[in-house]
Amino acid sequence: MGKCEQCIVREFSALKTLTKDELITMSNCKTASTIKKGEAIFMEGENVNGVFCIKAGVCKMTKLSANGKDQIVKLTQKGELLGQRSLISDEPTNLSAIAVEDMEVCFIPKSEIIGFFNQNNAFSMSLMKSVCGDLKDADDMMVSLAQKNVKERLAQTLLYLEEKFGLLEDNSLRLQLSREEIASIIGTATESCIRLLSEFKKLGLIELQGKKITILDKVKLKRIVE
Amino acid sequence: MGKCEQCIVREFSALKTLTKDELITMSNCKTASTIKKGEAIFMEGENVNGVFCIKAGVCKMTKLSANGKDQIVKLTQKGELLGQRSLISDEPTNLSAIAVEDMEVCFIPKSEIIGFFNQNNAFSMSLMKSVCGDLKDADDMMVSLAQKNVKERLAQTLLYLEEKFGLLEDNSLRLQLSREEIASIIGTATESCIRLLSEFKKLGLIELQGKKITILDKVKLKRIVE
DNA sequence: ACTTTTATATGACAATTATCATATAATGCC
DNA sequence: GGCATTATATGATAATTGTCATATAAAAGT
Repeated sequence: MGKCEQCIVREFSALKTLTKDELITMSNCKTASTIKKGEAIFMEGENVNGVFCIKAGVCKMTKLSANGKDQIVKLTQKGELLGQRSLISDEPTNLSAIAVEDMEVCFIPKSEIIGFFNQNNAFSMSLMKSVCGDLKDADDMMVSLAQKNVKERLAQTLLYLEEKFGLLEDNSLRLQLSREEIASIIGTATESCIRLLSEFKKLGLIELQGKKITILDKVKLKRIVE
Repeated sequence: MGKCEQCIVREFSALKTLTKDELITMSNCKTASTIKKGEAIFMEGENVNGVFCIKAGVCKMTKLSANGKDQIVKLTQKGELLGQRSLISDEPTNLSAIAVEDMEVCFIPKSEIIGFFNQNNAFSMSLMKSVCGDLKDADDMMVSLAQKNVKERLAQTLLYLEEKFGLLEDNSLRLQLSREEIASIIGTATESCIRLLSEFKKLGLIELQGKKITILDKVKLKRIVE
């Protein structure tokens, strides 16, 4: 099994502040696993009892609404940790984590993380900063959902997907989501999402080929977002 | 000036985990002040350089949207701390804090809080739990904004205002907000908010007298929220 | 390869929500 | 107390968005 000391992925999360000794301890208690696209890492309401460190792949953090639809609250990728909030709050998780690509993750038990939190100030501060970053993103998202219309939010989301996940060699968005998933980020009906994508295509802002989306005019998209 | 050791308000925040000595230290460096209704404690983009502990009154945490409207992201009251997130992230604050009632607050400098964070594990854990609670609330809010319609969100907000801030002797909501402020919580136009309040009144769900709102039928309101 | 299922696309229409106009009530100010 | 300003209320209308129906394309299973 891979060793945490040699895993570059940890550099992207609070785990970067762990000492060599702590990394070795962690290596000995972690569990690596593979998650296929569409499978859940954990479901809303479960007790997670640790955190997952994403080594590869992307997952969606969703929450079930009263109307039966899932809302995507966050997309998480390589290097990020899952389940920090519920671990700290000592509660069942409030979100489901579902792979949108094949993933490799490592599970680190709660006792370990709490130990690091109490003995390593750099780690606790770094973990805290990560949660604070999530909170800031959530604030921004709330304002968008409350004040922007669907067209503006779609344009914003396309730009966000490019910024966070980058492009393939053919310049299309690297992360390929279904229309339903895109709709579930911006909080609209799938049909409305499809319709607006078609409109953006007609306006020459994007190109569509199956799940592939290519941004053609970033400037105009930004102008739509305002 | 009042002493933190004797201030009951601290029992409602992470400050409850401070030792007697730490409280005395804090007492000596804090600054108390009074904020009139409508005044800002701090504005989005400012460097706050500490946290505010609310001794009395309620404030709204708002964020300016691109369309020029303010979105209320959170209502904060007695016992809660303001500015924790930006202090930890070491960034200018992303929200404005504006009094919706006359307030009394105490300012505690950043250096003090960071000191407690590093020397007192119970405090750092408690502060972390508080931010995690905010994040969970933000997730819930996002799902509501994305998946519920305005009527459902208004019903939910009225029930929330009763739950968090309670009632006056005459059974009306203790926290009196303007129609514009309520609209700015649920993310809609002021006119739409007013219209739906009138509708709720016609349906016998609430009673309106100026800014006073009295919930008459909690069961039906809950049914609207789903 | 063919069938079944699911995803994407689009039309038609209904429901929701925003905007603008205007009226009235409430509040603050000299 | 009277005037100015602001908040609340409601109508009329337009814009946005959701829902249902249906068609086609793509993917998955046998």
